[in-house]
Amino acid sequence: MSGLAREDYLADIYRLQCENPHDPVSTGSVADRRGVTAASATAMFKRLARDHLILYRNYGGVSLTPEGEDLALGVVRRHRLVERFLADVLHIPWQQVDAYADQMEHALPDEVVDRMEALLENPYTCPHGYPIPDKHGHLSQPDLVLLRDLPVGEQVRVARVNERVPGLLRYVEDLGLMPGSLLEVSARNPVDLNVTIETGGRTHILGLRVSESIWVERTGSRG
Amino acid sequence: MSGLAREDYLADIYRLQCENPHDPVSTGSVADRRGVTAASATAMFKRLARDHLILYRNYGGVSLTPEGEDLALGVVRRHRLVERFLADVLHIPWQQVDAYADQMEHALPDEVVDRMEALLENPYTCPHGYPIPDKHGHLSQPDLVLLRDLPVGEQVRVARVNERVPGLLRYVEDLGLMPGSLLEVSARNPVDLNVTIETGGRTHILGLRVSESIWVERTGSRG
DNA sequence: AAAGAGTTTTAAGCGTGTCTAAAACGCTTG
DNA sequence: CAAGCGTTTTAGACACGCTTAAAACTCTTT
Repeated sequence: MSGLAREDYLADIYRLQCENPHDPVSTGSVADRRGVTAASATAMFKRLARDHLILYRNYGGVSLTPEGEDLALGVVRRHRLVERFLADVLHIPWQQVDAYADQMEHALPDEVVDRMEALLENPYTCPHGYPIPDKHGHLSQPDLVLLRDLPVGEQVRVARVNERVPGLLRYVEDLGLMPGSLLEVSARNPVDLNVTIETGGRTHILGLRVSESIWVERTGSRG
Repeated sequence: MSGLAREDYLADIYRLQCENPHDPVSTGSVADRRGVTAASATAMFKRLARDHLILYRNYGGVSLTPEGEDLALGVVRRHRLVERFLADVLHIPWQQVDAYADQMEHALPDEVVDRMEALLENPYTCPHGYPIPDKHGHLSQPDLVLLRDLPVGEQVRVARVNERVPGLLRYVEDLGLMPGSLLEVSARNPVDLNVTIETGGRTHILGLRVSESIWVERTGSRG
């Protein structure tokens, strides 16, 4: 009845859709993300399509139906609220909260999630800066820019750090670049695509893998 | 690999064993508690026995092996800590925390449970008064007496309320008999087995179903 | 000791979720 | 355009966990 893994699939399809809004979501990408074989993903797609939660055409990838997206948003909401909770209330390091939230998100009664939200005073984002959908599935999408694309000389605030790049969270924490931190790009290297930033009185040189995994919010002030 | 329902069965076997330490635990009692058919319980017993978590003889009931008891105690620990957490931190009414904890207890990583325990400052009991096993499975068993068996005239403290008697928690709360409350038995009716108690300046008459579901702790003082 | 009642186990089946191995497909390349 | 490669789907299998219905067992009662 409940369908434990179904929601995981839906949430992962949702996230993949967000990362790449143009293409449909491929069987392989979902299988990779979930750590299962493509055959397993295909089997699940058939069940989800049968229940009208996704659109699925053979060899053609999948997309969420409105109903499926509702469910997916609910999972994402629980996931990100739990992350906030783990970080803010239980003081668990932000490198670990994603994995723990994955484990916990299905078992939480709605009332528990709602109470957590109230206790946290209705946070807008998870600890990594991703927005938390509200009860109705609405989420605010602020205007963010990839650090990779930021022009030199503008002071900005770190808004979001990709939580799924291995080792990045630890690195970002060491550099003092957690969401909320202020920084300014002082130089860009057009050959190797490194960017040089100033933050908290220190200078760092970031490679492309880092600068394309951090989103910033313009503050309107120049450094 | 993980085995979701297995732990539920083990914990229920453990609880039934505690309630009735002499007899082995019957198939039917486990099936009833879990809300499944006896056939399902039998099937699970075979799997648990195969994995050396219980001892099982056809038509002869089951008992936990040391290994199975370890696992069961871990589940009970998680369950009761989560109950405390839901009640004390999220302020969820104590009538509901048992059901919610049932739903949550399997999905919680050990570190999350440990942090909850620290946040709660290592509580001894769940909100209903049942002891919380420590990390190594040890639990303190204080000297408790059923209210049913308490002599007249002794002042005692409520220690434990059976959380699985329908409606009892609500009733006990209305009467002000939550764990920690002081009371004294002022009269016993030997015919209908009612007991009359004084608590918080009020008098109540409790039937057998209530008095055999509340444990008290002697305080050594007379009322 | 045989009968009957209640409990427990077996038997057969279903849905979920996973796997491996083989077949089908689709896209790029010679 | 055909070959080949990577992706996707099918086919067959398995473990878990549940069901119903029928058979087996145990225990009590006459």
